[in-house]
Amino acid sequence: MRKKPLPEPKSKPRKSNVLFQKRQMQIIKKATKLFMKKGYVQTSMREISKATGIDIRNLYYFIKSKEDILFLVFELIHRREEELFQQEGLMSLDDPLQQLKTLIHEFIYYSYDYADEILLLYRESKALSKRLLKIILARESKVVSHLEEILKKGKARKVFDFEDASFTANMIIYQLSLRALRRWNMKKYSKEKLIDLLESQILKSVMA
Amino acid sequence: MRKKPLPEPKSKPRKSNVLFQKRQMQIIKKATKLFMKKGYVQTSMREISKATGIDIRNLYYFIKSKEDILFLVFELIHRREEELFQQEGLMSLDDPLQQLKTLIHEFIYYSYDYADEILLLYRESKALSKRLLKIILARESKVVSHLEEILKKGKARKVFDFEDASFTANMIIYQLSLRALRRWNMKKYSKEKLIDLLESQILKSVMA
Amino acid sequence: MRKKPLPEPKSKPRKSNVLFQKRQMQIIKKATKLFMKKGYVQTSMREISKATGIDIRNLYYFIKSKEDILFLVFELIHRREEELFQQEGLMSLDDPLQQLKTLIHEFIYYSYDYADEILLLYRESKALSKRLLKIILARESKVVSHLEEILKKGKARKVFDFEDASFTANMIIYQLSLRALRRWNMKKYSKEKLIDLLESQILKSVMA
Amino acid sequence: MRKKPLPEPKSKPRKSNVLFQKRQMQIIKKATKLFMKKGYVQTSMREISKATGIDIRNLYYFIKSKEDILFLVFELIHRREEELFQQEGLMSLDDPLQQLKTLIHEFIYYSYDYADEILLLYRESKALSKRLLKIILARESKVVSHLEEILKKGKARKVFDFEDASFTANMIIYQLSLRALRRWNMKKYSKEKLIDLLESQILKSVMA
DNA sequence: GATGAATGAGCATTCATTCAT
DNA sequence: CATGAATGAATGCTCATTCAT
Repeated sequence: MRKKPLPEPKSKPRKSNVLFQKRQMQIIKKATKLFMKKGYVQTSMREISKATGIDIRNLYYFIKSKEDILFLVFELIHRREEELFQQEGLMSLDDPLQQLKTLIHEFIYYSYDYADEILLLYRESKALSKRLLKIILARESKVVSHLEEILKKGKARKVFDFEDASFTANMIIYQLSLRALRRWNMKKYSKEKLIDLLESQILKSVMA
Repeated sequence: MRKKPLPEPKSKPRKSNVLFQKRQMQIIKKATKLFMKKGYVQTSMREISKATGIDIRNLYYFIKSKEDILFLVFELIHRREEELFQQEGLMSLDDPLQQLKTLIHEFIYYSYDYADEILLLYRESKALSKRLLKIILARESKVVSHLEEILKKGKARKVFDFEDASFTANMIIYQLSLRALRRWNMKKYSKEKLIDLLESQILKSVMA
Repeated sequence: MRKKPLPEPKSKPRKSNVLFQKRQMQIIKKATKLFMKKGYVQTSMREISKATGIDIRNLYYFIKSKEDILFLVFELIHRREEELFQQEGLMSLDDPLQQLKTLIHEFIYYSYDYADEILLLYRESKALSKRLLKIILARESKVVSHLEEILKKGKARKVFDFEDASFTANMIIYQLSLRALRRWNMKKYSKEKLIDLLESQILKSVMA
Repeated sequence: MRKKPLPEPKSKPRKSNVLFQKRQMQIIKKATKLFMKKGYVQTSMREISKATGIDIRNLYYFIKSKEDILFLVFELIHRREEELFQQEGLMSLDDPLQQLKTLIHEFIYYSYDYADEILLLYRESKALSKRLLKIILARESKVVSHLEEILKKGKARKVFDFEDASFTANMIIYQLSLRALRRWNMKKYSKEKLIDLLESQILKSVMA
């Protein structure tokens, strides 16, 4: 509730980084669950303290502020999304169709397993201060532009057909979040069915 | 021979009042703006009071609770969406392609005017109690099923081609909310351009 | 919640007394029930309004204030208690033992039927302003002193034996309220059994 | 070989703290006075805060809620009452008459010192939630049954005479609260006089 | 690292009552 | 009698965060 500007972060990375980061991850994980269930604002530091078993005052030893936790949650999501592009030499593949198919496949499974986190990203990012929000949006854009490149290459080779690469890349990422954002209407589909439906929809809208 | 005239309007004599509803709408509109900017939880009744110029205690004359305001915001969305289907004899058109095109057109313009409200629907609906959330989700489903019917008819006539009507209807409604949910990346497109892009994307994914 | 001194009661006994008093009684009755269930302070004028079906603003047509209602409730109790002494020529009986027995009998039945009101008297009288509380306590003392007289006469005639008439009268009235004030432990006794127990207890402590 | 020492005092490391309990008692005592004067509901936490000198937010360090304070007040009463039975080997006395006399004596003095608290018990207990009320009533019953045992023993030995032990025990406890519940009429008696009157009254109603 | 204590700011909602029409 | 609107004053409780030991 404090309305005063945050004081400059004190440097206290005393801990040997291993343990320190382990604790941080523990906090992030528990906080993610709480944020999902109750929303970021409604989750109190006291609850995070209770869930992690770390005393609320010592919590501030590992994180700078409550907002910091949310930021770290989002960072983790993007780190994982980046990994999708990096792994299995996806970006080094030559065939754009193969690339797109692989990417969609990977992404679709990811977006299924991390629906909670994705929803969080859409639902709670406005809780961030402008400075941190900017960073998050930049990361998000970076993910989109990876996909954009693939699309452009495919269009050049007449494999894909669409008007605007950026728009299409955005739309695809967005479509992949369908389940996270419309859960209540997607419950009736099995995992396999939903993935299948999504995949064909997306491909159809891109293919030449 | 009755002694007293029927005390009929016992429960809510206010609902019928034009002025009353005007005030309510005023509250809803201002609250929507505040909810957009600060989020539902962070917007205080005091702020809504200040923004509407209605004293906070008299605010409770027109709305039951803060949650009630959010609910009314959502109700408004669905009322508008229902109107889209009802107006201009859309549902009485025979040609499903024409129907879909008209609908998309209408809906796109609507989603432009009500982008704030749509974003709120996705972002803040979890702030509702279970009871009210249920009502909102039911309304949402009703809108989707209108579209579903059109799609089914088109498929039967071999104009459209897709696997699952419900999924496709959901996806279309969802796609039409793209701008509301990903504003930051959609700012670069003009209104006309974006409408054009959306329209062709959606049609492509549905056409036989 | 108003802390300012109550303005002098405006005189508005416009109504033909019959209807006016009928309405008042209606308010008192419903209020008694609500006060019992929720306590005086926690019962709001809005609730009394709802329970009586009289609009909250018109309520003030029939009663001066919320405190006034409580006062009227208490007044009614004492009016009934006074009736006990007056009826059946009790006070004109000569034999004090007969008098006491009759009185206890009457009172015991009364205190059984009006346990709610008696409890209210003990529980909520402190909510009254000093001025009104004084009136109520005076009424209560008057009831006690009726009994006191009977006791004194009986002692003079060596039928009763006790040290202090006032104390004994007080104690008897108090004992008769046992059930009202200790309901939770008295539930196990039937009406007849409890009345019987009470009667013999009281008599035993007074008889010579 | 355990890595960490048993984290035993996990739940409430404060309860054991002497200072903590001292603060709690301070709150209870001041609150009792306020509750007496203004009633439980009308006493605000802000007033308790002011009376104790403990900031209102820190007040919640020592008590869970306002209701908790009332509960603790009641708990204190029963703790004291239990002590009456335990102390001076009262329960180990053989002679029931001696036991009763001692008990009445002790109890009367106690009820003098704790008149405020006793009145609160009768007047405000309905402010408790069902859960807490149940606990309080159970404690009260326990106290009564101690007395009941003494009475039964005395009856078996033909020292006492009465119909129902439970009823009589209840009545005695109730009679001992006379002064607390009817203060306004008891003011005229000195402490010694009142104790004397009460003692003989109660004994008379129990003796064979 | 645990712990006791503090602090500035705020929250949604209710209250009894009055007034003018 | 009904009704729309106002008003002054609270209410219990929580928040994130810091500090000193």
